[in-house]
Amino acid sequence: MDASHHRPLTLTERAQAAIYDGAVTTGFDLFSDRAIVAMRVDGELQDLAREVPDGASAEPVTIDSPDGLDILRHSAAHVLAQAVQRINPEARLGIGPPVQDGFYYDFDLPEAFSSDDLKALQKEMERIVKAGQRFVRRVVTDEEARAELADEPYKLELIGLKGGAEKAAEGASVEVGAGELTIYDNVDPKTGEVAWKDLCRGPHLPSTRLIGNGFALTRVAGAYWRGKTDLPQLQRIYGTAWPSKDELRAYQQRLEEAAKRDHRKLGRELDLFSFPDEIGSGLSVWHPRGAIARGEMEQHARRRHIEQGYSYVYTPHITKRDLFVTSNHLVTYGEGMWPPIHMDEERDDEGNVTKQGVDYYLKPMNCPMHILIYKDRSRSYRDLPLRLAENGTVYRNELSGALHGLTRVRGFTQDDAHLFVTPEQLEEETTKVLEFVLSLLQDFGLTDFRLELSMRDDEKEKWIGDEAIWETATDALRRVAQASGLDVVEEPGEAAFYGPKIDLKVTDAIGRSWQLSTVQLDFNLPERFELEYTAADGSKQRPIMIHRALFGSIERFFAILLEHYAGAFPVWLAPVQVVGVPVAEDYADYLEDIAAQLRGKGVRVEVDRSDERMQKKIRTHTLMKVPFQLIAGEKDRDAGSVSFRFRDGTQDNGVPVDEAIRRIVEAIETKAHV
RNA sequence: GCCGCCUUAGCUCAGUCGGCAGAGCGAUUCACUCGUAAUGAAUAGGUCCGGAGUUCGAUUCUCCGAGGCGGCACCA
Repeated sequence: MDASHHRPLTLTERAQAAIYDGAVTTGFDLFSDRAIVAMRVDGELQDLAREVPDGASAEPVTIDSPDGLDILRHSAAHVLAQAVQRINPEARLGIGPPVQDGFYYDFDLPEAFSSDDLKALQKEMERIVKAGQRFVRRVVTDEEARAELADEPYKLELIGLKGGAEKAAEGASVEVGAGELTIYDNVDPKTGEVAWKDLCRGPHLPSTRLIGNGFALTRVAGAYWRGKTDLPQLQRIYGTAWPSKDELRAYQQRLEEAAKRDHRKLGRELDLFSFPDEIGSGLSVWHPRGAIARGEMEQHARRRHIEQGYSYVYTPHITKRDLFVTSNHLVTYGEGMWPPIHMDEERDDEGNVTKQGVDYYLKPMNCPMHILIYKDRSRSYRDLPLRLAENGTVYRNELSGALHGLTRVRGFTQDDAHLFVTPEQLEEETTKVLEFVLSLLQDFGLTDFRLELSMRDDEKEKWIGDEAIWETATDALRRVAQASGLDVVEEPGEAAFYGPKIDLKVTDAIGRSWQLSTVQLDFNLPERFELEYTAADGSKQRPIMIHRALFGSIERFFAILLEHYAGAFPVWLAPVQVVGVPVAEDYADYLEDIAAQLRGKGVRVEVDRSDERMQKKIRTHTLMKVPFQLIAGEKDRDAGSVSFRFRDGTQDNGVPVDEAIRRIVEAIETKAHV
């Protein structure tokens, strides 16, 4: 339904809208459409059962609007909690807010929920939904709430935090708002009995019936109470809820589509990379087919960087401790670094140290190494901007639970660059970096971008450096971001400790958002390493550093592209670009001849001489997402032609060989996606 | 790291209420030589994740560990 049909009503129009002249007017009197589940009264979301004061403006909230969906999902969370407490009366309640596409509710109970429990809970929820319970709001004092919720220790804690609920935990504000405390009673419409109640700010649906058939419980997980690792872990049940069964089904299909594109699955199916247990968690090996695609990515990016005035450098994977003391990484990120390798220590027979050893660390960042290249000789303003780039492999000791395919690993390669600029060059250079980032990402077929400007935290401990410098830098970044014409979101408190940054987010083919590139200003490391350049007037000046990565992690970028294309890469990136499929063995040599010509033009081509029928070969190479299959039999050989079959099943038969070669080469050169 | 679930052939998965294990795909071989998504047959392939315990006997039960998955927390 279309919410725009419902213009805001004001109660001066009560005569037309209200049914009971002179009586109290509620949202139910104003809005009869069943798709309207709540209202905004003078901007505040409220239940339809609430009284609308004279002169107030009341806008309808439909179930399919963003607010309406949140209300639906939050009400579904209440139904879940009621179902849990019906089956397990000893379960204690945490919080249960709506989230993207669904809801969750946290419970404390001794035994873990099983997948069978989820089925039983879903059944119980269906019963509650069918009963058509009403959600009835009731204002209570703190004392009344404490008395009623004496058995719910987590709720009592939230009452104590009232007003500070936003800070108590993400989602906690749905339970207790800043104003008065309220409890929602779930009332059976037939008997008028209160079936269940929960501390809640609301609003809620008029009836559980509206949750209809569009909900499902999805999974169970552990979650720290109030998100804090030192507090107990509760059991969180996730669910999804939609206004209709069709929308639920569409959501489930989106999940299925995402699962099909999962880079871990495609990586195995397409023989691109793997994570051998023998090597260790979060450490990938690249098989020939994956290495070809990755290599094409790297080579293309490298060419473009050189065109843009970047100089490639190489640095080691390991370094003495002092470097990361100077850079402060050991202090700030020490926990995420791999433990040191202790070198060169010598001891006598009693075990006394006779020669002091040195600790070496795997590098978690390339920047200190690039700084040392800068520092190796004195620099002039004429050298700047100096742009040092490296595909530098770094190692971070990620917690085991954080690891995820290629997107969160313990060893990865940054397409890292550090730009050393004068303060006057900062804004122009940053602009160039941002334009370069966008242009290069577009080469890979990404088009939908958004920027986030991360600014420093209000708390002084979270950042270092001079406040005025932060201001200047942040203002410069803001101007650059706005000049790009992209959507810019400002994120206070999200900056790195050493400077503000612009992050670039990209939306993929199925609408998911990924963070890719980052451009970070750094006034701190030049200070710590005492970097200098000689200005035109002969004075010594301090350069500013710009850290930037386009892909962030090459491995992760590869994974994102793999999912974006669902494994069907553009021709230039495809591990195998052409496969020749002879109709019968006799025609293989004819195809080999064409393949040799293609190979001569740099095309990655194979001829399938396996002992299979051509139909099977076509199926195999289609599943392997090869962009061009060239088929030839008696007809094509006689005519000096070849027949194309594309990944989508379409075909183009009897194409003269020269033209076929021309078309393939052109598709590679233009980075076409066929 | 924490909570929960999982780990059987190269891959996807059955199975054994405790008696030394199976399918499909893939691989190999043979036959077939075929015009746009699976030709047929045969063969090979297993420390049932690792270790310890219980037991006459453990892939199965218990404990410990490793790895994976879903979340939480973390993410320079």
